Amino acid sequence: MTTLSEVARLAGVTSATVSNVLRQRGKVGEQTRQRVLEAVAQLGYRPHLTARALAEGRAPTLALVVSSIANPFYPEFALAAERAARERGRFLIVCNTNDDPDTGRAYLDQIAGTLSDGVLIMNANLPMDELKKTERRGAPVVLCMWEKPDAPPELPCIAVDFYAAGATAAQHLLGLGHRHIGALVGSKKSGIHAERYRGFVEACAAAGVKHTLQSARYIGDTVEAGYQATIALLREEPQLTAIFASNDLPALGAMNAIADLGMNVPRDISVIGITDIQWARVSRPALTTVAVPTEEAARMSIDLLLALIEGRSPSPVMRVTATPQLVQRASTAAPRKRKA
Amino acid sequence: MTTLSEVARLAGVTSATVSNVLRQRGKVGEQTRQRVLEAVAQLGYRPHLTARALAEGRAPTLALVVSSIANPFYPEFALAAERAARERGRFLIVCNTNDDPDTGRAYLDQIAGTLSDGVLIMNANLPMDELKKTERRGAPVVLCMWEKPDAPPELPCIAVDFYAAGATAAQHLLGLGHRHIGALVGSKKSGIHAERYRGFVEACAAAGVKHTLQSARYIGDTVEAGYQATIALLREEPQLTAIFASNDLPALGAMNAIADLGMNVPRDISVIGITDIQWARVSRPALTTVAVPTEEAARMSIDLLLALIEGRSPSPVMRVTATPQLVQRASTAAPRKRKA
DNA sequence: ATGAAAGCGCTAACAT
DNA sequence: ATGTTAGCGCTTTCAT
Repeated sequence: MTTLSEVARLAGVTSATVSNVLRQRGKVGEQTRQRVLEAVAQLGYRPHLTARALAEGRAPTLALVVSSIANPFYPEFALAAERAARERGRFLIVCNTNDDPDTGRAYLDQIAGTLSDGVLIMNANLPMDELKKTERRGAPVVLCMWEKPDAPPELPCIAVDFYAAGATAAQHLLGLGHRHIGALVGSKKSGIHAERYRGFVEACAAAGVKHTLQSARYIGDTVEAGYQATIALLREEPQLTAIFASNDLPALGAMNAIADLGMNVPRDISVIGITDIQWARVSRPALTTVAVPTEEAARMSIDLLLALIEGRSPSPVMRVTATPQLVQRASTAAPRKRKA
Repeated sequence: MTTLSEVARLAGVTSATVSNVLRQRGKVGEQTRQRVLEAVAQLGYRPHLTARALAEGRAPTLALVVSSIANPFYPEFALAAERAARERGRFLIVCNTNDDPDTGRAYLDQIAGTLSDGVLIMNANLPMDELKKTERRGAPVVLCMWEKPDAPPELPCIAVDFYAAGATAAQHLLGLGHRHIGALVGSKKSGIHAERYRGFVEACAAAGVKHTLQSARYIGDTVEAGYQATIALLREEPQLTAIFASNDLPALGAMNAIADLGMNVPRDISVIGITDIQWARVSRPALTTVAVPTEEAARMSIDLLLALIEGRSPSPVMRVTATPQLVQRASTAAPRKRKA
């Protein structure tokens, strides 16, 4: 490992000068500058990022805490965040908690402020006070995907209007002529998908279509749960002509269930999801969904975190991404006339 | 930020003692130990990982260089590697190159040895000498998924017997009675999927079935490429009853193409892939594929890298994972009798 | 058993 | 324009 002083010695200057040359700071004579640059090249010198971080009092890394690998959306987001971080000159440490709060806590305790300058939180199933504690200790925290723009948390966040997403999904189905729509809510009643469902319900009501809780199922956010719930739902509510899922995964499960029931999507039943994960493009039929601006959310999260770190932003701020947009594919169509 | 010396002051000792207590090193009297522990708790002290890394001369992080986000296998592997790293007490920095060698080079130059103790390479499209250079500078490098167990590279690697994977896929199809099998090779002729194809071809030959290049297509490793190639292939070679794809993505594309051609998988055409990405379980029909031991490969990669870092292993070593195993799902079946 | 002190590789005043 | 010096927070001999 070549160090600064080795370069300095070779160039016949002191390490401070080398540092100045490398960081284009302070005044350095053109001649010495050249000599230093040569020495750097000759020795293949590369700054020791850890040492620099310690001296500067700031780390070159950011951390992203994600809850799980099971949902393919998280990796998609993680890679997007990594790219955004890199564009801002930072490295990204990925912290996968597998939905275990203890693991998340351990991560926060270990790296926030000691290895990473700040932390991105992606639905990590961590209690608010844990996060606020981290922030109080000096490491800014950003919630990457807050679901309620009208109820900001006490922490900086990037919000996505999921209420609108749910409403958009409902309007699409309603516009197609559906009047009996089942709902798959991929979380507990008070969980993070609640807003989406609320948007859906209220859009139905606004169109004069009453959606009853009977046609809704609170389930896990997985393909399998969507599958099972759909089987049960269609048995109990055979008049349904469409299914709204609060997320793409259960939507995909619904499509499989419908196929296995011997029916056709979208001819017999339409299906719509929310998010637009990569799978949505590949499924057959391709899934109609309301796309969340993933890239934008990742970029905004990184930018907000950096602003916080650099003291360019007050702490509890909320920034809202573009509104989720309908992506019409092949899983939705007008309901077909059914015999009563 | 509480520092060691603050804790020391509160406990009425020196920072060396605190350090000893925390790292269970050296001799410390039980009484002072207690006092130190109390001070640590009271102040909420957490070791500054960056400072520790500098002092110890070893970083708590490992880096993973991945080529792309487009293939969902990479994120799956990345999260698996992260988990394995964490189990070994290390943090994982993800470096996504988007398949750009320059980006990869930049990553290596910046963090190898200066922020991360070692580097994992996942098909990062980087030239060997670049990697060897990194290694020479003192940062161990491990190739996470080497395709040829019988031709070890000059770098430490975890090998997966993809030749066997190709052969297994072929044998499955052959066993079902297929005699006319098309092949989708998701890389250039000399690319990383070449071994898989070789395994496939030789297994066919061993069974007395000759597979000609006419029924093969070298394509990109994507769903779309698999789709297009399948359309073309089936038009030119209508006698085909099965399609072998060197990867799940093209296999999925093939299934979609066959469906769009008005045929049924597996009744009219069988499809098999390699890898067993998550999508394979969700597609309809569910994809029969030859599963690569992803978790194991990730774990072995991390372990090998750590062994290298700690000097517990000679440098050019190859470790081979368990052999890929057939996962039979619904996309393969016996060929149906066709009229000549 | 505990303390003093040097140093990891770098940055950033402050001198000269 | 360049050098000197004092850290950053921690670990680790080496004394005591």
